[in-house]
Amino acid sequence: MTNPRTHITLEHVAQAAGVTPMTISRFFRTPQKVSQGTRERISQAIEKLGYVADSTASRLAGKSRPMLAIVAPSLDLPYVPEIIEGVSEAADTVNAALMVFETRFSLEMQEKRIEAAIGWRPDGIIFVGDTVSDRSRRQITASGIPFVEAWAASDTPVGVDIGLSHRAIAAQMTGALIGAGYQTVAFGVRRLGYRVEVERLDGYLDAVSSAGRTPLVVDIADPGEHYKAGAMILRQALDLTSRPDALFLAGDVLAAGAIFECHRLGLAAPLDLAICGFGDSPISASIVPSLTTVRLPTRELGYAAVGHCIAGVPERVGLLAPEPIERESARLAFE
Amino acid sequence: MTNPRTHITLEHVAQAAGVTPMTISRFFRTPQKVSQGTRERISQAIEKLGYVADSTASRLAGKSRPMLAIVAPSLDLPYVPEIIEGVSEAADTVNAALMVFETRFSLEMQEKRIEAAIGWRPDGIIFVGDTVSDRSRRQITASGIPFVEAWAASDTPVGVDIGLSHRAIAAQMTGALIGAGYQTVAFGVRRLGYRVEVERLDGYLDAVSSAGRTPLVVDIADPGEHYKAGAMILRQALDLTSRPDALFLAGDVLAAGAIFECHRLGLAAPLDLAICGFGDSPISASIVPSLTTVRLPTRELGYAAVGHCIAGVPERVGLLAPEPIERESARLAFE
DNA sequence: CTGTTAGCGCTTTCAA
DNA sequence: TTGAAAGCGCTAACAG
Repeated sequence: MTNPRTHITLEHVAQAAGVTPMTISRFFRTPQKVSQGTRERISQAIEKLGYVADSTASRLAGKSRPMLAIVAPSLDLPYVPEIIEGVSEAADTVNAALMVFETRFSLEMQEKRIEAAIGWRPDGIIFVGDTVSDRSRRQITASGIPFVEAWAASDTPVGVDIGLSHRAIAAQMTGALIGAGYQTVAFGVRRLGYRVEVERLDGYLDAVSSAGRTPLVVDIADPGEHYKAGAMILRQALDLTSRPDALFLAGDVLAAGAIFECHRLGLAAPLDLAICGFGDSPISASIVPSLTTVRLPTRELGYAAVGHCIAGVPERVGLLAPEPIERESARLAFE
Repeated sequence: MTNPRTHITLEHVAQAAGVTPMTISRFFRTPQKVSQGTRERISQAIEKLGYVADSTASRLAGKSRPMLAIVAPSLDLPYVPEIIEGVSEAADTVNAALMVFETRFSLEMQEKRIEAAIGWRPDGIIFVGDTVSDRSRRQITASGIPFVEAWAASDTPVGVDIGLSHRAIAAQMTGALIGAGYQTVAFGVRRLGYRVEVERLDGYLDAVSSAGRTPLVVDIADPGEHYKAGAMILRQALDLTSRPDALFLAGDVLAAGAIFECHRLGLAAPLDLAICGFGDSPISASIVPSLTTVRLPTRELGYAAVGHCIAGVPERVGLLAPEPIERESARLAFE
């Protein structure tokens, strides 16, 4: 609880303005039903006392101050803040507050965080995570809170699913690299234990096998920093028995790290090795050589998710389809 | 409000378990005071119904589920998610939930967001922003909620101030560049209208004038993407009448953008132009050439801030002093 | 070990 | 235009 001594409530404002608490409540809710004079006295009392209405009490009593919860693995990934930015932008249009719950890539934590989120009775839960446990599903259903999966498409969605098929996207990109003439396309992931990474890997495997090629995977479990992980993947890719002429990385920051490592080793992308990323992070357009990648509609996803939780969010026509972007680091060709 | 039809409360669980709501409350709060048998029945009822306790109601009634609010300009800055990560790490130790309010670099918004944050009655507000308005100050004081300024030190703090003097740090770094022998150190900022940028600029001006040099400032107001802004600053710096031999940028991502632009223009850092950043973002250690910069204790700041709001957060000995880091892109020398 | 009563700060409904 | 009564879902304090 907040400091009990200096805790201003409706009651205090009411006294200062010489009316009942009810009138103060009206002042906020339906000011036109409060007389001009009273309104002014109330307004002065509020400013003087520095009163701020208690949203939690309002909620309990029935008037819903909008609030959303977002459950995501960690802010230490380029796409999570991006999605949140989209959520926040949409939330602003209806003055919704935002809670953020991090799962830290653990399914156990994820279950706990979903439970915590439900406990705060948000108007919606926007979910950027892994498979939802049965226990969570029961709780979500029982709570009646809209639950939007906004990153990885689910086979068995709990609520609304506006997620992407990372598998299909990875397959498409792999195909585009093969189509561009690269003979040996290797794939690099940093497996954090989350489903999307596996999906991207599977997508790569799909495309490679359907092209009749041999898969070449560098799969590290390094929990460290992304750029360094990318460098590590690059070095391991160069050590593979059959040396690849293209390296497809499951993330743009990883790819940027790989490009930096190329500089360090005196290799030139794409001449010595083509490099392709995933996600179109801000760095990708600026790095030298600029990074071929696939743009994912992260912000749009976040924005759209809010519309499924709260009414009154202005619709926006945003492209929700992933968009391959050919830049300097690798060629791309589609059938 | 959440869906009224499927809205499970203590009452429902109590009925299902054949006890009073009070006993269910006890089950959560002080399970040892509930008999073994009852405990089991309750536990089953909870799981079966998917019941999750309402934290807002708990709070109102007196039992404080810990919750923190963080007010920051935007997640689209490298340091904000970093600070939040620190906050979140500390919050986890006491199971505190986190609300995030973005001000979008507007003082007007900032006032609104602070008010919104107070409305939710968090156990503390962690503030990463600009100057706090008088109105906000009144509200903060009246609310009795701990308010921690955790980024820019304030001359007139509202509550606890653990912020950094960006001015002093910028002055120190500028001095170190001059000390290393650079003749003409230019400064580049992307002014978003927030106080820290002005402070960093002032710090640069302090050091330059105390060294008897002429200041050379590139100050752009570009609202676009950070890497591109860095590139723009670099080009403008090269166009200055007296061409600098060192460029100090008010942020690492800007500096990285400047380095990329050097590559593009065929310039080599630090030979043609030394480049120095601010903040030690993850990219700085990996970019080629690696970036000389100053490390700011962002995560630690976030972590420490929580300790000022909630009791029971394990103390951590983290270095809270900024640390200049000399890498390849510029030499540094201190008196 | 379990229940009863009162009330957190606000809003709903009804009355004046 | 304003007020009084009741209650949101939960917990404190007391009783049994």
